[in-house]
Amino acid sequence: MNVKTKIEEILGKSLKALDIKDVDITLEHPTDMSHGDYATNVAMICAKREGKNPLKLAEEIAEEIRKNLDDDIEKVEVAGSGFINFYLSESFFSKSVSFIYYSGGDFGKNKNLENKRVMVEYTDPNPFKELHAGHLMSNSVGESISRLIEFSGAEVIRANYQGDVGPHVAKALWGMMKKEKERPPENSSLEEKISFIGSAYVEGSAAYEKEEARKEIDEINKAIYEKSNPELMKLYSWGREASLVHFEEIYKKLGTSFNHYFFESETAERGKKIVKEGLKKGVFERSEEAVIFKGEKYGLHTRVFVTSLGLPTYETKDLGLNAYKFEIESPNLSVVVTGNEQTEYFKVMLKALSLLHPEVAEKTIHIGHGMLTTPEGKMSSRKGNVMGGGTLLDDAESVALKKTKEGGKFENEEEEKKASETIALAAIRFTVLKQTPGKNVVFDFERSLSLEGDSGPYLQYSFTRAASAAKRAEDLGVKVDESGKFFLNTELERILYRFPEVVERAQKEYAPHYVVTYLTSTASSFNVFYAEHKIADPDDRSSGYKLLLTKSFQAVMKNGLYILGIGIPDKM
RNA sequence: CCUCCCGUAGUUCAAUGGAUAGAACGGGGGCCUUCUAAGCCCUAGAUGUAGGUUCGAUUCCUACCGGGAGGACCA
Repeated sequence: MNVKTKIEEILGKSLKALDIKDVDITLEHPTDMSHGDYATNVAMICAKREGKNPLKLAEEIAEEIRKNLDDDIEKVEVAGSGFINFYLSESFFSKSVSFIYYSGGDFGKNKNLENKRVMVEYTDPNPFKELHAGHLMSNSVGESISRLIEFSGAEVIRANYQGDVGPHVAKALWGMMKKEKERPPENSSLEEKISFIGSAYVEGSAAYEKEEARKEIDEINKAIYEKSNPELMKLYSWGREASLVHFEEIYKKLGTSFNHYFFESETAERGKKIVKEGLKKGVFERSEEAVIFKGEKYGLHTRVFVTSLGLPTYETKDLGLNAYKFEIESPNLSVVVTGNEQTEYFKVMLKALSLLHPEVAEKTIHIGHGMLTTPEGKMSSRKGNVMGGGTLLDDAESVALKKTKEGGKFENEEEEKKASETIALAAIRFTVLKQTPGKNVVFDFERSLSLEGDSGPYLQYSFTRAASAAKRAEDLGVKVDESGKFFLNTELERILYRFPEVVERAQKEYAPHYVVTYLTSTASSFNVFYAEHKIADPDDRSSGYKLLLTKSFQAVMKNGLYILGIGIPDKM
């Protein structure tokens, strides 16, 4: 049993003994460690109801608690305006450090979702459009949420939904046909092909806005759904293939791999079937030749599911997709990660789905991550001012490589490059994951690629230092010592055991930033410890304990960084 | 016009209704003959405005101001 549960039980028992009922027990870590390791505010909450002075009541509760203490708790004190503070004992901390060392890669895991299957959909780029920096956000958030769910014992099915039909494709194809002469030949590089498709999309998109080609593009759109024009389909296949290969290259760099790729071309028919069913049941209605869902009945807004031309919109395809997921995998939970510009939309779609397939809708949740904005404002692929995902990765890599070269830790250039890639990805992932999900991320290139201060590289560097010190100690013959005799009373020793609590909370709230915040302060604690104590010192009797502590720190860091999708370079 | 999200140091972000609102960058000042200075230590600096609920509000409620997103044939 973990110490938090233990304290909760003791507290519950004490309250019962004093005949205080119906209180939610909240245990928190005081911001300031001098106030103890856990604190509760029950006395302040109950004081009025019990007709007592909060301080006096706190003292009464504390007195009752003291009757039930065990070795893990050093003392219980009343402080402030009525907080009851718990101070954990040296023996607890010593034990926890050893426990972490032995748990290794399992430390931080829990069984909250044991035997469950969870599908997580994320990244979702669209063929014929560039995979931009925003998709990197979706990928970072989705991958981290997936790993948090895995840490809770569930099996995760990673899904990626790619829009290979629809107006955006028609716009790109229209542009490609216009510029057919400029189309790069088959033997040209992938970059050239992607760049050609990208500029064709921008052109088609602009033409559509000005109405000059609207009709042509609408026809192309329809023709793609119907696969009616073989010449067009040839061009379509060419572009689709190039896009997908390009995406795959990026996924590889990101270290994510998907179990399922869904395409809009395969969800449209399923969706139309559901809409048809909904029309019969009165969930949908016809209006001006289109099929719509009146969201106003439920405090939402109206959306079009089938256009007046008879084409399914994203709404319909999404109905099909979400139902399809349950058909093929029957997960216990389906999580969809997208930008929060889709949050309101998703509510409408899900409401409609809940009226037809409640069993699917109930198990489907949407997580909206913030939008990526530059200091100048939102990026838009229609305006052609987006930051490409691949470009962003490359730029980050060159910054990291420069720094790595300056460090001169590597002799082999290939290893140097590999480490730089790991560091660059860490910088990006950290920037995206450090803040509360749902809030926009202002992407300042200089700052995000900075490798100093609170950053991904800072975490990696702390780990690397620890590894190097541990190796040095072992080379000098120091052996791990878990006698528990050398407690140093550092912040590091007091913070490591909290990791599983952080993981649990981050998973429950789908909020990886708790892990980021925790790892940052843990790394900071380690760096302070590192500055004040020499780890590799065979003449010091406590060296074995310091080695143990260092290794426990590494275990926490390694597991935490894994959850964030951040790898660890060999050297920095 | 309507709906949703967000306003915290100069900047980018934290803070399950609690204790002295935490970090980082940037500014100022220190620390490498000792395990990696991508580090550590010291220092200055913030809750948009006005009310309300509460023993206690950055957090909850109301209004206003400011920013973002969405709002019938886009995704």
